Amino acid sequence: MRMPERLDRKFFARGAIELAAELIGRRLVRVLPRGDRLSGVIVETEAYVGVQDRASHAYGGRCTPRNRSMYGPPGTAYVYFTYGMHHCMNVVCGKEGEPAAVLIRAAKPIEGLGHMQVLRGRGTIEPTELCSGPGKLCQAMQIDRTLDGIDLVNSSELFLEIEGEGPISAIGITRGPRIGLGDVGSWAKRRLRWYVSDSPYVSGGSRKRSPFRGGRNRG
DNA sequence: ATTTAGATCCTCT
DNA sequence: GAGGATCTAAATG
Repeated sequence: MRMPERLDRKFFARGAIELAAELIGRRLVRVLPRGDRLSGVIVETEAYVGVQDRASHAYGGRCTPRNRSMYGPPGTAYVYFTYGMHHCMNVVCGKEGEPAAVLIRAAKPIEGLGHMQVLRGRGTIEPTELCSGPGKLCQAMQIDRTLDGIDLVNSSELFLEIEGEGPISAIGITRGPRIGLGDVGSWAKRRLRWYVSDSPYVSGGSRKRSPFRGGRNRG
């Protein structure tokens, strides 16, 4: 029985646009302090391409205590706190010193669903709702700022594996504009979000409305 | 189905 | 002192 292969430094050492597409279908793994393993297949990402990106925390080359991780080597985790209650997790990419990252927005839970339910903690939650948004995903996988700046290539508490559900063909992935941005001019319109077409595990803003029964998408 | 308001606190100006 | 890479519950058509 072989260990699943992890994504290495070289995998992360490229532009955010390329990486955002490549992370779809990979497995995000979180090992809790007590050893419990939680994981999910990434189904939605957003690219924050660099200092020229007005929606990026590193726009204009800003470097602050908060976004310092974005300037680290590719494969660094950038975890920040927002809206007074939520965390968001990014994978830093490109060259060290040049801030670019991919926001992990949603995942299909694979391991530790029971534990995720407890961590999300609002009664019974559908599997499709456990990690269907950046804040939800971090809550379900207990990702917070203590993990900011860690190295996803070598960490034993948070990392990425090659195997998810196998390669997803380009035709199975939809591109669209990013979500929740402020006044960022033309950057708001650029299609820098990727998600698995028709997946019920993506965030609300990406969900395709069903022509039938007005119901939710399945499986 | 869609809209709304409120929660809530860290970060930067 | 303002606002944010969000989420939920409640209200409304």
